[in-house]
Amino acid sequence: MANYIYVTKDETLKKSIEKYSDSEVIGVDIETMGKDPLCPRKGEIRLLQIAVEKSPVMIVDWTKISDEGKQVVKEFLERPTVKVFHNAKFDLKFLFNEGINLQEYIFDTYLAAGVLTLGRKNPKLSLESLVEKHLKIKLDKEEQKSNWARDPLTDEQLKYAAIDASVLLPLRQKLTAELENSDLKETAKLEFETIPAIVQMELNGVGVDKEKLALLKENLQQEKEACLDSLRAHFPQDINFNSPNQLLQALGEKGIKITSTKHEELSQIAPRYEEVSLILKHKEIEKQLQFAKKIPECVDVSTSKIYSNYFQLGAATGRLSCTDFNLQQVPNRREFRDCFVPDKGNVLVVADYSQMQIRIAAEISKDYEMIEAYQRGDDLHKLTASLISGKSVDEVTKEMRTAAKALNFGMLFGMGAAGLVKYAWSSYNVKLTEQEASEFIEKFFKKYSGLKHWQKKEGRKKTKESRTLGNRRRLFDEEARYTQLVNNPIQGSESDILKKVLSFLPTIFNGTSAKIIACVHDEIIIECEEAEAEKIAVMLQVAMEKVGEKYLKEVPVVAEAIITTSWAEK
DNA sequence: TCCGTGCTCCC
DNA sequence: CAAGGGAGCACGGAG
Repeated sequence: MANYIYVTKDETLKKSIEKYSDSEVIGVDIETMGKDPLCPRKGEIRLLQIAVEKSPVMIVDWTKISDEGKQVVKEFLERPTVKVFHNAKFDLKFLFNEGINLQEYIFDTYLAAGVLTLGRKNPKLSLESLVEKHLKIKLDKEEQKSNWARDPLTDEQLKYAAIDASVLLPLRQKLTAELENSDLKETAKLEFETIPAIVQMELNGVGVDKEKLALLKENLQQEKEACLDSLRAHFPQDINFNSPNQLLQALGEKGIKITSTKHEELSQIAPRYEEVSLILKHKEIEKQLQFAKKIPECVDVSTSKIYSNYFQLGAATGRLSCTDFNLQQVPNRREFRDCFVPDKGNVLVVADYSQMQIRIAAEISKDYEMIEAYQRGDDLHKLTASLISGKSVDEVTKEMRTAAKALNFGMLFGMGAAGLVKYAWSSYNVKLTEQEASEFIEKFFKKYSGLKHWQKKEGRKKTKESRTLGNRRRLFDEEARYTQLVNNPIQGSESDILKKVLSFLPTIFNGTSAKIIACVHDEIIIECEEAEAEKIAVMLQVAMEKVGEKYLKEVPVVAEAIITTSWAEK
């Protein structure tokens, strides 16, 4: 189907590549081999395929050409022509390890299709599915699993490699047209421009202090044993405390009737039953122990770093998700965060936005009171606390502020009174009656009536899609729920802003020691040389605020950056 | 071995 | 009227 030329010699490479140099758009793909062909630290490139219009695909055998030949390819790829990949992140990581650093002019068919289908249950974003859907071509992916280290490669392998690259250009055309139709070109562009930052982040990894972690695990294991000893006095039978079923039954036999063993429910009756307190303690330790065991398993022994995997469109709202290891769910306790550290001589710059979601809600809803409050530089949590208590801002206690915080965030999700009671208790240890919650909500919306009106207007829409400030679209399989319509523009806009910041960082930090190492929704973590930290902290904070203000016209944006020797703030 | 359920960690 | 978005563990039943 697709013609190709198989290049194994420098001379052929130089001659052939000239013919491809007029093209303004090229399709690029690689095949990898080695210990772990999917991991850029353990695998290596075997083939690099380049596809252009109306010419055979050029297949470069990376193991056969010299460093000089690779230099020719590097110069060719680093020219300002559009490079079309499918899941560019993968290829860019391998290419970066070969000294080829592609930062611009990237089109990713995987992300483009993802942007078009964001929110859908089964988006089917594999090259195979996309090619079948958009080009009506059936790809045979059998060779993908073949041995790419063999020599010589078979004709089938070369043909497979050629076809994979050859479909990229026509696929891009179809996807571009769809992006245009759906008014999603800007969103797709943002996604493409975010790739280099994600590539850097994944390649850099996050340092882990294994000794500290081992100590933490040791302590937790001892605590668990002690806890189990106490529990056995209450439960002589052989019971697995990790089994909700067994737990429910054992408690039932003691006359403790509950419908679920979740923390929320157990904590209600814990003051009355010592065994319930112990079960809660056990749950807490067990959860932490899970992390303390899991983290070291994910650390690369040769570098003492964790290399996580980020999905740019992991969440329906546009947020990143993170796996293997999921850095976005590390317990927010000093003992754990202290285990994430920079290399010797380096420090971390940890930056996050201040109350970004509420600011976005204020901007989108045009709520007068909120906008005014932020423009004055007020503490919105305190302000809300004063509002619901009827006291002046100066009289607001820490506890009142915490309760107001729950209210402020809860209202962004479109919570009702019952929801707020649960949320305030489980997240902030604030005990409310449903009556109190109702009154708070009423007072809240009386004050912030602009937000209320926006929520009613937005949430009542009978629609299957929702857009963000960056015009990102989220699709719903069914008609969207009120709470989703109220929340998606806020969470989604926040992710637009974060991605915009990420997209600038490789350029901004070019020539400095700064390395992006992690990103947790409204937080960016940079590792850099200690001597540069002050400068980099300012650069990052300014970038975050500047970008934020491009999206938020009326509400000021505040970002904070601190310099620290571990993820736990000092 | 796979997968749904229940639960808990994060923002 | 209205709890948003994730990942991942252990369990326990199905295959």
